[in-house]
Amino acid sequence: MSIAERKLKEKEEMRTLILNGARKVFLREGYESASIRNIAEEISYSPSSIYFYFKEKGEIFQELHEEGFRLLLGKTKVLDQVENPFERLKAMCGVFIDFAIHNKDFYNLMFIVEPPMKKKADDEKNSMGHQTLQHLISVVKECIEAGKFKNMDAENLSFTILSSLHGMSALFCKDRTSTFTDRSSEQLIEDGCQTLVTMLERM
Amino acid sequence: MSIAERKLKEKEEMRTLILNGARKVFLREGYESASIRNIAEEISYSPSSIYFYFKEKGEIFQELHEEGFRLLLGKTKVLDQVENPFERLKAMCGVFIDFAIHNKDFYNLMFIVEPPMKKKADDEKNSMGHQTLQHLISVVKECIEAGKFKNMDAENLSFTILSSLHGMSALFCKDRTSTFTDRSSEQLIEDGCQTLVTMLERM
DNA sequence: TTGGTTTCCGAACAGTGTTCGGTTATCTTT
DNA sequence: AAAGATAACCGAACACTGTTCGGAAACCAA
Repeated sequence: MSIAERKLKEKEEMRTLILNGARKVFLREGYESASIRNIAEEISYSPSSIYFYFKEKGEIFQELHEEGFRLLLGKTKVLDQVENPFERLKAMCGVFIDFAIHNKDFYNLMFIVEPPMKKKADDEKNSMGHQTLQHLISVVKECIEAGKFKNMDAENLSFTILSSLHGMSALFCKDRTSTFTDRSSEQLIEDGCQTLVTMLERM
Repeated sequence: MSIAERKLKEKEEMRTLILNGARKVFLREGYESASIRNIAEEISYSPSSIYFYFKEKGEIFQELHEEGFRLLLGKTKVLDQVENPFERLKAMCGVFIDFAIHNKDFYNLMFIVEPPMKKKADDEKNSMGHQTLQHLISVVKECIEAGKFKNMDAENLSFTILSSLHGMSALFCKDRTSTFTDRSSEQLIEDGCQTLVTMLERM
């Protein structure tokens, strides 16, 4: 099975070659503006060759989508060492905002852009996005068990927290923060995150 | 000047005719998928005729963008009657979420889609979006003057509140709420809004 | 009626995602 | 090693997009 294995490996290598080129173009141009022809040129292959390895543009997108979530999940998983759940939660908020600030383009791809994904509800449950969320909910639950957030529903609170973080990040990524003040976008969003944390502390 | 006036009026009528067709197509298909040719067909004109009244696709978008904000601003302005500023703020949160739920497509156009707007910072200050925001900030300021939200910066808090509302609405509009629970999206977002209000009350 | 604008349309340009037929190159079997 | 089968790749094409341009109508002033 050595030959078949090598073949499979080569096919996998070609896929990652395409994905590397695609990542460059996607993050540079955004989802809509990035074209298959651009990606093909980036890796010096013909456009139609890409279709030998990916069914459609959306499939390439999905892979990068997952990659982004793996990146984020990795950064939040580090915080598992923090034993106080509320401290961990606060740190996670910071990590999330930091991720959005420093990976603007990835954030766009992960949370804002919506390509025509065919198989939606199917593997939604197993996706990285779902895992990330579940991780947040579990931390909030820990907080509640530790006596924090009295009389509040864990899922509701998780949704509200994540929404808040996402809202700030989304406004940041789309440069919609200029209407606020003369502060820099980075400053504004970090102050916003701090305000959210303050609110959570007072609960 | 009667003839020139009539001419001007006719031109204006043609613009609104286009805008009406465009609204239909934009809200049905979304910004990217809506094409000039579709809009042209909707109103039985040739695609190039549209370019006689609008410089580009983005300009048509901008008009609808403004229209959406006028709609939202109208709904929040009604609440000026509520004299208690904190009650007014809470009601505004509800109105905002309700607007997002019942005007999903408009919300998309107003807050999420970003077309290639050429003249950005220019009239940003005068736009409806800016007005809506200023309205929110002023209400928060009133709350602070009335003794609520001690030791908090009005702009920071406004940004955080709006971000939270926007985050929920954005997730709702992009159907990203399914990963949460088995509740309906509407239920989830309304519970989320209620949670936010509870948090504000406890401040 | 003539001449000049204003309004409109058809055709075209350059770009997009995607498909298809054919051409290489590689591997399997004889 | 030769012949056939399969895999990998590419060029051309299809149907679509936003936008531009030249010319044809329609309208209006003289």
